[in-house]
Amino acid sequence: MQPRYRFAPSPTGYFHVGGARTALYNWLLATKHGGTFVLRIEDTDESRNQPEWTDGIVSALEWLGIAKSDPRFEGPYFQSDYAAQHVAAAQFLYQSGRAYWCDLTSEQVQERAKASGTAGYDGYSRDRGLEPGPGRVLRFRVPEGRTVVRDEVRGEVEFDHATIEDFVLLRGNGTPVFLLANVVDDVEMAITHVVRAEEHLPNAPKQQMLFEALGRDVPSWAHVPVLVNEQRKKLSKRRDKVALEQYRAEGILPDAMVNYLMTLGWAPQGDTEIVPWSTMVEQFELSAVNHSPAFFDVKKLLAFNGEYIRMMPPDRFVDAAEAVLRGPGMPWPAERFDAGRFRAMAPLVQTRVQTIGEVPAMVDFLFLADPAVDEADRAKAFGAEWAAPALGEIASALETVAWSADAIKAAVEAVGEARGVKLGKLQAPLRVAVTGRSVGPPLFESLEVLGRDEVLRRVRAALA
RNA sequence: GCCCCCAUCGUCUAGUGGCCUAGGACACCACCCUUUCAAGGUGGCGGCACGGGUUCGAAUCCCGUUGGGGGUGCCA
Repeated sequence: MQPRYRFAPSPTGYFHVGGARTALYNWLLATKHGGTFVLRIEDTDESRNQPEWTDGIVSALEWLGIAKSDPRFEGPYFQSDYAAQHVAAAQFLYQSGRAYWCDLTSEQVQERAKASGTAGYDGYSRDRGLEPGPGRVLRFRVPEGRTVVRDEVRGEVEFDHATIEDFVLLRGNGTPVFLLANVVDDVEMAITHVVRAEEHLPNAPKQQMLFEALGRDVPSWAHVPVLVNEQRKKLSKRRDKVALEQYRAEGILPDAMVNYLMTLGWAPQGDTEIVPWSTMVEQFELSAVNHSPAFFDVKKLLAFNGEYIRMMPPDRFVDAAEAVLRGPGMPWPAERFDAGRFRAMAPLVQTRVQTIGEVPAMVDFLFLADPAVDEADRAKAFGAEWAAPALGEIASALETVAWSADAIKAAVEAVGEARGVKLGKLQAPLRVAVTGRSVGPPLFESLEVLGRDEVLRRVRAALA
């Protein structure tokens, strides 16, 4: 039988990086084992559900390389479309004696628990033989005994039923809760492998009991560790940067994100963690996944991204960068962007950025009529007594020098030699005068690209 | 409180009883290269939480302690 994996996010308006990792695991496994990846949108909580959220999920998955058009991809299905099946399953459970109705409100349950000093529901209505009625919830009758969850990453995990209360299946308004809906959907969609985050581990025994009570095969379980922040807490939207879309907007490359996410809890063989997807598919297995939470380290993500940027063929880098440089939000008017200038500088920029988003700031002086000058940089560059006079001499030399990076460099060096100033220091005033900053891509190439007239204009303006 | 999971450098990990003087990556530091900054190269700093066992031999197996985390909803 072909394995069927599933990714079942609830729509939230952004795509969580933890969800991305879970999706990747499922996609990789489906690929590796010739199976199917089923996308199911768990939209049964009306309070957090907007139709457009689903588009966001699909496009985030596509960005990660999980394409809806791929034959291995199935869905999206919507949990809300299966409401009838959920209720039918609940009816079956009730009729077969595996579930019963209860008229206690959640407040009353809490009061009873408090009064008796115990936690959770105490089985108050187990044997009261209540009929269905308005406001009544259907609860699962947890049998005595124990459940062993066979987990592909953790091994066998045992739960004593005495610690599991009779949980709710149908709410007072008749709608199914996650525990039931999730299981019924997995049955409907013939899911064979459930790979999800560790926070679901406590749900596994309950759901396993449900599969069994429904007379269905229990899927293979795998609960992967959660992603945490520097405080070692589960990544949360409030405190942490968790939206995949945000990383995407900042210029993180999908391959880098995928590669980095895959190294959280797992590592490819050998001395490098930067490996192509095909290698990951080949080597990855759930039994090799770590059991402890992993810190989502943005710094390392950026390092990976830098690696991927440097690995890009130059043309692709140019394309990716141009998409940003031509886009909205640039500090120069669109018509001032000069593709030829950028293309000439691109290889020198490629080794100097960690994200595509850093490109504009690095080449802005090429397109700005008058680059803003960093005062601190200017003060430092022109602090020495020789600075202004030397720059004047450089300006004179640049008027006649052959206009190539090498020739410009030689001319500047000549000024330095005459004054006994090393090139490293000498270039500072020139750089600040032309680019506004003391750091940036190699200077002489920058000057060549900018052109003699503009360079001289800026240098004279700085000297004035 | 109760249930469950987990524990190797600061971080992500390799390691499945001898190959470990514990390897790599990110970060950090130094040096080299160098027109700034990067990139690249070389080197360095730094870890098996603790205590008991088991064994000829434990990072690796067992127990306990401590410390983290997750769950504990008529959310998913």
